[in-house]
Amino acid sequence: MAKKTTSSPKHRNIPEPTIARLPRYLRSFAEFAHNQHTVISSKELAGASGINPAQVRKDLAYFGQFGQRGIGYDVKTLDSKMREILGLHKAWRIALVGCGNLGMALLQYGGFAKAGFRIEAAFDVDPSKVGWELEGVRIWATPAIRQVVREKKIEIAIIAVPASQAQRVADDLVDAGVRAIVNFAPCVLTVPKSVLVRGVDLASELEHLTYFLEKSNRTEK
Amino acid sequence: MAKKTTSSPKHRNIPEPTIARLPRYLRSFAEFAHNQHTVISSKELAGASGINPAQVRKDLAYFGQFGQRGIGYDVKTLDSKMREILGLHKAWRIALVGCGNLGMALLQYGGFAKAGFRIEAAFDVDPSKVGWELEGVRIWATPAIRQVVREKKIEIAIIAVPASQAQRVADDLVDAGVRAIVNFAPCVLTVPKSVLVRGVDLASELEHLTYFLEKSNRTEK
DNA sequence: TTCTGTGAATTTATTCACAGCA
DNA sequence: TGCTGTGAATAAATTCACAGAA
Repeated sequence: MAKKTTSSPKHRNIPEPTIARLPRYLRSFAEFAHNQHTVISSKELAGASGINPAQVRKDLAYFGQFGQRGIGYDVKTLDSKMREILGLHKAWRIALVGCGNLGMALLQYGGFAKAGFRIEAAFDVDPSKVGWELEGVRIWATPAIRQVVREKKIEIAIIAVPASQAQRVADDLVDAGVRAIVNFAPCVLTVPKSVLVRGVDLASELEHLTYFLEKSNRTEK
Repeated sequence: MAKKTTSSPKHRNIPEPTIARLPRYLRSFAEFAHNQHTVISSKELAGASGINPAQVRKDLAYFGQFGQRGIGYDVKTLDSKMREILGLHKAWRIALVGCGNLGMALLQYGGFAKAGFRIEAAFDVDPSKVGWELEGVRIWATPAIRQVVREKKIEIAIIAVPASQAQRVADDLVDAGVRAIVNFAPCVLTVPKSVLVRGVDLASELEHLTYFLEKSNRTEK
């Protein structure tokens, strides 16, 4: 029986939850490497990321056979493989739209740089901010999005503007050729399905918690 | 046949993904109410939040029968019910630990206030920041966490310190009686299971996107 | 008729449990 | 022996499809 064409180690497609866990594994590798571990078992990795060991093994096995039976996984190899899988071997070109409090924080936030991401251009509607340079990043006027994003070949955009303006900004970004968006505005964006969107709603994280706190208050009574 | 004891409209417990969607519905209600809609159907709500209509109905039905067959849901009623379910009818006492770039942004971030959350106290290790007041919120020294959190009866904490310090901060918070934590540090926190933790890793959102971008680059070739 | 509420069917994800290799 | 890789079993979430109320 002929095998189906397969470009990746596993031809079936990877479950979303698995992809969402990869960055967590990556953090764990850094931690283990820092503590001079050269090898980790699925059990250790599971412990460090609060996940079932079988789940860890299955997640990793989607991408190839990285482990050694009886031994475990080589931390360095796994770290390198995982970076490759997540596409972190190249420097992605990122833009930030909205330099309010949140935008400013994201611009200065060390976590992006540490993970290897660099913001190439920032945008804001406020004329008093335009022209400034912060953390080596020039702030442009929002109407310049189409031109600048296209010129700089920006691939990923972070939206940190009020919800009322988010869709318009997204339209411009898409028009300028952006391929993915992280949206911090609390609204759903409509974009062509070739463009990827991930929404991050900070307030909803708190609401998720208050749901459980409220529930435990109720059942306690 | 005797009915099983049931405190909530539905006695089975609510799926996690359902809870995660509730805040999204809440945003939609606000939007529909703003556009003078008094009634919405599951289809409209689904369209606005990018979810299957049957899913919307099932989600809402976990909490009671809020709709009218043939008509739809009353926006105001649903909004109010949803706020009650999420525990948003009371003002939760929140603390912020870490007033670096991200912490400062969260302190000033309008989204929390808009959702009805208010930060009562902030903490930082930097002595030059201690004593300042920002957005009406006093910044305390980090070692004061135990005392201030206890005195102010803080229930929820937001951690925005470097990963290396996050666990220590979490220990202090737990010790001071905090019941839930939103953790922005890219690490897993160990806390008693009575304490709720939600991790938000901003870099991992980007990594999630680069995974798909990288993959589409590969398959395009 | 329209649209909700919900069992049943389906799809998807997690966990188990063990064969196979170092 | 110890630990991976993975089919099989289980659990969970989503979607279908339709009965029932306005």
